[in-house]
Amino acid sequence: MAPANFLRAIVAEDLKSGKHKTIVTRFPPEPNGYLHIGHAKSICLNFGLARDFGGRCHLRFDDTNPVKEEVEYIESIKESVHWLGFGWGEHLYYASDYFDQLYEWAEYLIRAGKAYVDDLTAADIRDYRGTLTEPGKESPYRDRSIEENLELFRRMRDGEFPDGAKVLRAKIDMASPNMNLRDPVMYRIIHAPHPHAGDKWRIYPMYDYAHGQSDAIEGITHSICTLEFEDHRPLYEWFLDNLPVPNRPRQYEFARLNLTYTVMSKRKLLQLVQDGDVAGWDDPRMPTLMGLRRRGYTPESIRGFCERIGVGRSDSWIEMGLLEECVREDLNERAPRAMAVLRPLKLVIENYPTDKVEEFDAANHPQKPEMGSRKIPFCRELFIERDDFMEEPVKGFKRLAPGGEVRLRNAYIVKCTGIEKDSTGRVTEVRCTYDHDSHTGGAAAGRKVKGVIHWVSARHGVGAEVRLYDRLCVVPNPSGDDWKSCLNPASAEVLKECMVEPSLATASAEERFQFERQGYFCVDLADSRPGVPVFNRTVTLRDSWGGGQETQRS
RNA sequence: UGGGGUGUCGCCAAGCGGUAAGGCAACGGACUCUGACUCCGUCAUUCCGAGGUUCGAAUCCUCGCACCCCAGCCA
Repeated sequence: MAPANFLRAIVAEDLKSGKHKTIVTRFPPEPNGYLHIGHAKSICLNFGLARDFGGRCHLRFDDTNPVKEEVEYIESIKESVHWLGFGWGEHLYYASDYFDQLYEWAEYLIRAGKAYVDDLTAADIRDYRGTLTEPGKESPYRDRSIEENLELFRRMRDGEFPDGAKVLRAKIDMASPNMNLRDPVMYRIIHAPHPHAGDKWRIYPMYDYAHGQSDAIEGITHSICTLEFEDHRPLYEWFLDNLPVPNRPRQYEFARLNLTYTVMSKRKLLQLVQDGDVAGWDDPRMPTLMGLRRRGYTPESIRGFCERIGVGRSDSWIEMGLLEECVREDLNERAPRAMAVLRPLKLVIENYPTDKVEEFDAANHPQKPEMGSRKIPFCRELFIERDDFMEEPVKGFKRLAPGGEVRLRNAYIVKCTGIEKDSTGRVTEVRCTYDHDSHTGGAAAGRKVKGVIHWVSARHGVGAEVRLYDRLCVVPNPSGDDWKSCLNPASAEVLKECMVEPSLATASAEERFQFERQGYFCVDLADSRPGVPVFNRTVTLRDSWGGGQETQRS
């Protein structure tokens, strides 16, 4: 059960006092983009509340603006919510399914003298609205007769006017200090088909008019949204007060999630997709749920993250490092270990028989014997990580260097006896001798050497592509018009010459592994093929050794 | 300058008049055939500031200050 927060307290109290016998929440995305980690916070909150308090949570598409919404988004949203681990059962709804009722209620308000058709242009409406410090002016069309309003509104509905020609407005108070109450627009004319409602409508309701009434229709008890809608609450309540709605939902607001080193607004994410800065909404660098999934994040780790960050009302920025820590924590428990060499450097064991091949057992998890083990072939020629060898080792380097010894993980201790270089001075091969009795379980197995490195048999290894992903942005809080200049040019590095242990050849899509000493990797959902696997780096392992050049992160 | 909010450790976050939880980060140390994991220890005499009430205040009152949101026919 999630930790306590003010919303859980409110729900608990409402149940205890008998205000509600059961609670109903809802997750109301607009299908104008893919869901991101910020939505996960809302999903976990709304579905979590329903689950923990024996209520239910609806999935409702807030589809009131057909020019921005698409069927593709509707489908991706459903998939993302399911993937995250939540279900809505029979409770899948669309605000557009309430358009008839909403229309009837609009006429109801007109008849009550509380709504009118306005002919002012968008620009005029803006001018008449006044400013933050000055009251607005009433529209010259504000006092049309009920009959005229009714007729005009029906003609709007029937498509007799072009886009923008007229709007239906609630008649509230043009002098209200709350801008939302200065005769808000309820309906606008849009001659466009709707992804769910089809071509039935020429007029579409605004969010403020549709949302609360949809909540009321569905019997929502706690309508939870983000802080920027706080000013809308008086309007939300005005509609409920003035319409014959069947239920009285209550709106509560919480602080939206902000994450460092990425961008979160749908507008920016859409721009990244459209401008080709990323490969799509599910690019592993995107903070979208589909992106995180492809990156290798587990639903469990994201849920855990949402529990850890809590729910409050103060603006906050969560460190990306916390999200990363959450996947590590989950994957450390469940990801089998494997050896993979990302930047191969050949290593030849001079005193090892040329044709000999041995197989060593390697535990799939050092702390979990129940996860079993696998055989790893070993021979005279291996590949080791280029970074694990230094001709002139820096202070503190525990890996291989001329004359030094190192343990080959799950195998022998080797001693470097020499190197070979090409004409440019680049090391092309490392020569070693091995200690025959030092293999795991051998007579000298207990001998201590300061370093342990991973390796893959040159004869048995399998070629693989590995994509190293890093943070999307290079600054914690990218903002302003030049936010794109904060994009990390090294957020994706593709390595095509990697060598992985044979057992990885047939790994299936979305299988996750820890490549020992490197990080957690996930078989790419779209591009991996049997025999030619493609791995995405989810997150690196923690590295308490700076290696000389420490990257500052938070 | 109108209205609505928020201010507790680097980042989150408990606390609701009885004398500052927890997580992440950081820093020491132990362990280690992953420089991983795990483990042990350190980490707010102080709660945006200043007054006041009280035996006692992060919690109540007053006055300030800072930051966020609102002038879409977006949500």
